[in-house]
Amino acid sequence: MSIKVRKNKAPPPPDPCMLTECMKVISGAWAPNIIWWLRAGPRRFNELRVDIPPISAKVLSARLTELEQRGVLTRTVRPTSPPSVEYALTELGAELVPALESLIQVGHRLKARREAV
Amino acid sequence: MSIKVRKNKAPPPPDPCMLTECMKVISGAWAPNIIWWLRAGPRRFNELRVDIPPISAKVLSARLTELEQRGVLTRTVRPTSPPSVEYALTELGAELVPALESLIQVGHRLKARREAV
DNA sequence: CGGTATCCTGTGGGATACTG
DNA sequence: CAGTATCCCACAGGATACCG
Repeated sequence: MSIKVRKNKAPPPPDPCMLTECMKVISGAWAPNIIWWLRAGPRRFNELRVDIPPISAKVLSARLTELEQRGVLTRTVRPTSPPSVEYALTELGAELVPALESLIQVGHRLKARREAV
Repeated sequence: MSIKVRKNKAPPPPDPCMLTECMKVISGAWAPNIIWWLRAGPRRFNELRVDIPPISAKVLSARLTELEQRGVLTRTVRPTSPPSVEYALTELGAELVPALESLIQVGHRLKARREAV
């Protein structure tokens, strides 16, 4: 008798506001890129600057700081000369990578679909 | 002999700019929420307005239009009275849901970790 | 009901210059 | 090398009003 599958009241909302909260982790234009480029291992500040299209030092710095505070990555200063700073994903940060890969997969196909039309 | 795992040249960059491109699909503060609330089935405009915290009609409208153009969701006008418009995820759009779930999982744990400290 | 139009603000991000 | 400081802009998003 259930002709209407959709309940008018609401669809299962396991965690509405949490989503917004979680999305902040990869918010901004560059955060996902940073995570992406760190997925193969630690990178240094200027390496990331070169890796990632044209990201300004200011923004890269800001995003790295933010991601560090969120527990996505670690910052390690190595007392060499000249100074060297390595950024690496934490365990939890690394778990974001598969999700990003999924998004990329779908994104690719969405794009292909749009261009096919 | 490979003591250093990290290559100084670059980590595997399968698709650097594509990431940015793909992230646009879920960019903005609300796009993920919209996808999220549609994952259980079609919803109408005002239902989404109520579902999603305090999103303004303008922004909801803008995001829906954008997501429709990107092929993430469909818009269906039903000639009832009063008029009724249903939004639903496309097949590809639905594939974004698992990725969002992953992000939420990690986000939760990141948050728990921060609060534990 | 399902939007659009207008106005306004916050902030992410770019450019450039400078520092330890 | 690894940033910080300053200035400036574009645009996502909120509030309110109005429309078919």
